[in-house]
Amino acid sequence: MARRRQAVTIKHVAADAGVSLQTVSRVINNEPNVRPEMKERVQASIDKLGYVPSIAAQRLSGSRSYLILAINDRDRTIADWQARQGTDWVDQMLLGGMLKCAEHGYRMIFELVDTHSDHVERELLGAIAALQPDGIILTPPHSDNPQIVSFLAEQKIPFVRIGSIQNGAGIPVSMDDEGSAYQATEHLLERGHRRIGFISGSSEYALSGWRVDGWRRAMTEAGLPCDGLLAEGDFSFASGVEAAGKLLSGPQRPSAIIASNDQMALATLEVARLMGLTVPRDLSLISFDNTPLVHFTQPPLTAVDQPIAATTSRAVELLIAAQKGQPAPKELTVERASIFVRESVAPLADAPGA
Amino acid sequence: MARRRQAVTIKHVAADAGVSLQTVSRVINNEPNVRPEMKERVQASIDKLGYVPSIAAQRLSGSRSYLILAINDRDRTIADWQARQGTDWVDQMLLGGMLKCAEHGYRMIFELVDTHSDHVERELLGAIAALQPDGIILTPPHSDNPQIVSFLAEQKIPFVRIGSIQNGAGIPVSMDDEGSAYQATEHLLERGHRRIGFISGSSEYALSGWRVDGWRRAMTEAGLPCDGLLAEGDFSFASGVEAAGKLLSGPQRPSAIIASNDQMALATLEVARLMGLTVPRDLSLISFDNTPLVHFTQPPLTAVDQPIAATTSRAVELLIAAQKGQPAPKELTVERASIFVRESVAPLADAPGA
DNA sequence: ATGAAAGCGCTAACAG
DNA sequence: CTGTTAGCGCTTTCAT
Repeated sequence: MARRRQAVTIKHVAADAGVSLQTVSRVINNEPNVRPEMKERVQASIDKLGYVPSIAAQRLSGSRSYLILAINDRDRTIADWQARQGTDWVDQMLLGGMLKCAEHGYRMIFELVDTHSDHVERELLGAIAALQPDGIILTPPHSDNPQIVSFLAEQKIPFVRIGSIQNGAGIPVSMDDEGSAYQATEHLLERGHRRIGFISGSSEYALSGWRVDGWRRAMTEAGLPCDGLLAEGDFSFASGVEAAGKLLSGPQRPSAIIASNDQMALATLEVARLMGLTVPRDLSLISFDNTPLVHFTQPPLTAVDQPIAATTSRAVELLIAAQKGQPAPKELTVERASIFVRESVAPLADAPGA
Repeated sequence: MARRRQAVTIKHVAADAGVSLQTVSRVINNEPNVRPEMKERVQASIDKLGYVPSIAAQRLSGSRSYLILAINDRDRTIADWQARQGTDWVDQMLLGGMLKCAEHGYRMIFELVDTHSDHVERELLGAIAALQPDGIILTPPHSDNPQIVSFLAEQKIPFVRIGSIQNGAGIPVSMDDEGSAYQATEHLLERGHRRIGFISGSSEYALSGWRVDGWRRAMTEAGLPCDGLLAEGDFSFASGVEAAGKLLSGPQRPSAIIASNDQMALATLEVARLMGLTVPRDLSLISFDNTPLVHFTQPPLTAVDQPIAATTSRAVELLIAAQKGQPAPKELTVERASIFVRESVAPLADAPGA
């Protein structure tokens, strides 16, 4: 293999501008103590020669790497990719993360890590030692994994925990799961629904619990019971079928259901259809995630939109701020979710007989 | 900012194993001239200390960076992400690319580059000089951009051009656009269709032309005329509406249409519906890309599946081989596309009156 | 088969 | 304000 070297290095620039390496370095890093005319002269040489600093060299000499590592769960991500169901979590992360990184001259590197592995730490260490990122973004279910969190804390690398509300090491950034479930429930209550079923997500994800909490709070505040209205799922279509079946075949079936993700909402739609129930006439339905498929179902689904791009963008900002030595915000950072209203919810008055 | 240093370096390992740095380096890189027992001893220290080489240091000292850069068109990619229509091109690239990279101890870095920019070269140089990747993957429409290709050739970095059939600098890897369009046309011909319309994609993409070529070849071989059966689109829904309108409102409307991507197929579906035509009874439809949405249309679309993951995986293999000094294959590398048969195609016998 | 020395491109620390 | 020196962690010579 040819030994590939940097074509233009700081040395060339220094020689061209007739200054020392250090001055060039100062200009690159926008440091003070450089006279404007000097700075201009150096910048001219940089432009002329097309010089770009090597992050390898920058990192090696103890400076920043300008790399932000975004870590996702390996199994789940690969499964989503292979299933080709249009889950666009990764795309939205890249959208929010890469653009914000680019604004600051950083780069986002996307990595997969296996949660279930007994050597998570080795995997993490591999990525960290090899890449030396300036910051790390953790996503569910990693964000609340104590093993991962404590390991990262030891490494002294700033990290954000997306989808977490726990304080502790790292900076938690929440997508307000409790609040959005509450909001979705309210949306139904306002339209006259009283028996509102809820299909929860995998208990491996802390956010699953918060969504249940939000629903329960809204129900309780409205003076309504929750008994028999909660069914457990695990985010899979199959679990959605089972959960929906349980809810819809009970003695007093709910007039509305909130599913903790789109796949389970899809399953609910299918179960309803098989039972001869028409959505939204006989059953109102709200889903979580708002992935592209909700446009194409019959009817299109009203859904809670997770602000993934905005959250990732925020995470990058927090990381870059931390890297500059600014303290993490004391308050939990929250990106509010919103409900996209489509056609799967009807007022209860429109129920059978109306 | 704290000056973060590598926790465990090659020095620590060398000291622990009681050997020279050099020997450790040889073990890491699997080089010859190390006695098995020596190798074992060093490996034991590596495992014990949890040592991982720093790519920054490796790269800086003239070795590999273990980084593969995958470059996509900025505008189009961002537009796809924002549109949230479930286009999973990026996901499939990551799926194929990241997994193959991981197999070989490489990492894939995903980058966006603006083709239309007058300083493409600066953008590319920025990424290359900063990251020093061992290989680059180009995707359409970059793959045949002479400016980009010649610039990369100068840099002496191995690169693959996905979706290209031209020889020249870099290694072309084709998804057989001509062949799959031919195949799709055949699929319809076999079912009795004679007037088969074709909606082309943006002429900015060379593959658009090849798809037209494939369709034309199949028609010609079957002794059928193509006149008035080709409509130009640009991959957008709007252009699909226009193209489908043109094809379907002519004097002799086609009994089948092939659209060069899913969005235009969706548009065709909509136009047909508005004209009172039922798919597939009155019009058969085949689309390209097979993005997730084709499952959800009414009816689900028969579609040509682009083997994006397989192609990216292959691209990574070729790059790693090139990096090892192996010559690029003399023949054009082709990953065959396949047709996913769903419900949007009917034999012509089933046409009106059947 | 192993080790020692030099240097990759850059920045931190210290001079002046 | 600017320059000099040392060294980051590793691989490449070149010895032995």
